[in-house]
Amino acid sequence: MDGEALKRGVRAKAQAPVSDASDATAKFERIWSAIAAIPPGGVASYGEIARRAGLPRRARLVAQALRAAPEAMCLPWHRVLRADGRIAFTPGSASFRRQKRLLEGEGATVAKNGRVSAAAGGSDDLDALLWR
DNA sequence: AACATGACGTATT
DNA sequence: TAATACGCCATGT
Repeated sequence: MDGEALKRGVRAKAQAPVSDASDATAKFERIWSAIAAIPPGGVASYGEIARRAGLPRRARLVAQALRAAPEAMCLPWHRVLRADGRIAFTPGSASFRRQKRLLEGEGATVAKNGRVSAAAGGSDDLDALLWR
């Protein structure tokens, strides 16, 4: 291949959309995996999930992945909270109440203002600590 | 192509 | 602790 062809190739690559549909799906799958890894009774922030998925500073993408997640996947979406430890939904909304109920069902404590504490007692692993 | 939106995060006051 | 402002990133208009 001559230099011109090489240049064209590089340019074409640079102009090509970096994220086509399959790439987006790949990102979502990494995010979904990270969420699935949250142990019962534990919680994690959007930012943490993003980092764990290898996508630092993409907390908002995590939110999108959650919306797009099929119900059949049965992800522990309720264990994902905002960085301040509160439920991301509008307080009082149907989704908010659903999430609160799921968390309490796992032993987590949900304060009136929406602040969540992971279930006490759980495992002693250092890994688990990262999630609490 | 500019602008608005969102299940977000961090720094500042 | 709370309110505000600004940054960030993908999407939809």
